[in-house]
Amino acid sequence: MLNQQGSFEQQEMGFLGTLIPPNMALLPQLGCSQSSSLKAFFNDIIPPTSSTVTGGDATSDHVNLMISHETLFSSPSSSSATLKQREGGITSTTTTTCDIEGPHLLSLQRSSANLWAWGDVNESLNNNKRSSGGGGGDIDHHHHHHQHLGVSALKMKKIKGRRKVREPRFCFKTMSDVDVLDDGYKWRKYGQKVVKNTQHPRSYYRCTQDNCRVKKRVERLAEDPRMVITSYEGRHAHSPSHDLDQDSQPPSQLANFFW
DNA sequence: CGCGTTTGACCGGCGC
DNA sequence: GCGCCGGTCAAACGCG
Repeated sequence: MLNQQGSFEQQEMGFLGTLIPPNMALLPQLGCSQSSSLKAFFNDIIPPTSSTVTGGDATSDHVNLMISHETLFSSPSSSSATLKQREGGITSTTTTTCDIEGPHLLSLQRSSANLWAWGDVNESLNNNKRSSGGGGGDIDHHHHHHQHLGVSALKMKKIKGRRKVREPRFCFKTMSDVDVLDDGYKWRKYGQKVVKNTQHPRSYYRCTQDNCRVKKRVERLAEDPRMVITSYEGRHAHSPSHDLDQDSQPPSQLANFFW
């Protein structure tokens, strides 16, 4: 709703904070195998900020949203959701608990840093935690190892004479047997790479829609192959083409913010 | 044939 | 500058 970047950031933070807990009922399906609810989940979570970031300048029009799923199988009857927000030097943490059956999504994080590799995410979180001191240290990303990547893709945007634009990115971690979760969009695989010090390859996907350059990558976490890291870059310039079953609600434009 | 995947080549950034 | 490494290209291939 707000066009100014500073205000936009603030607005979004508040939104996430209040929205997560009610939606936790959707989360169990997120981690288990085929989750067609993935899209619905994000439709609810994504801030209704409509346009906002259009053509905004390089640094601030990109957002990371990270969802970790580590305690998926840990607590069967109740779980706590931790929302940790970070902006600049400020870190705020919100923890909520609720009761549902089945596995849960535990933490959802959003960062303004340029992160989309999971290793970078953890690294940044640690750095930030270290500098800002206190705060709830309840999210223990036990292992973070160094991976200096994720920045490279940005820089090649400026060639072709185009303005350097940072596409919005976010990634999340799920416990899943299936590598590629169904998010409602059609993807075409355009590459696969073995990453150093990992046994599982990383796959690169692009949205099949014309004039839509959204990319997606999927990989398994080296430390725990049960985990799948899904990363998105860019915003879709269209609605999900997968199916036209808009029984519940048409995905408003807010969905385009991330997808 | 149309469309998606596979897979090695290629490219650009970065560290040494 | 060279070699490593991650991201992308594209020709070959597979499948309906």
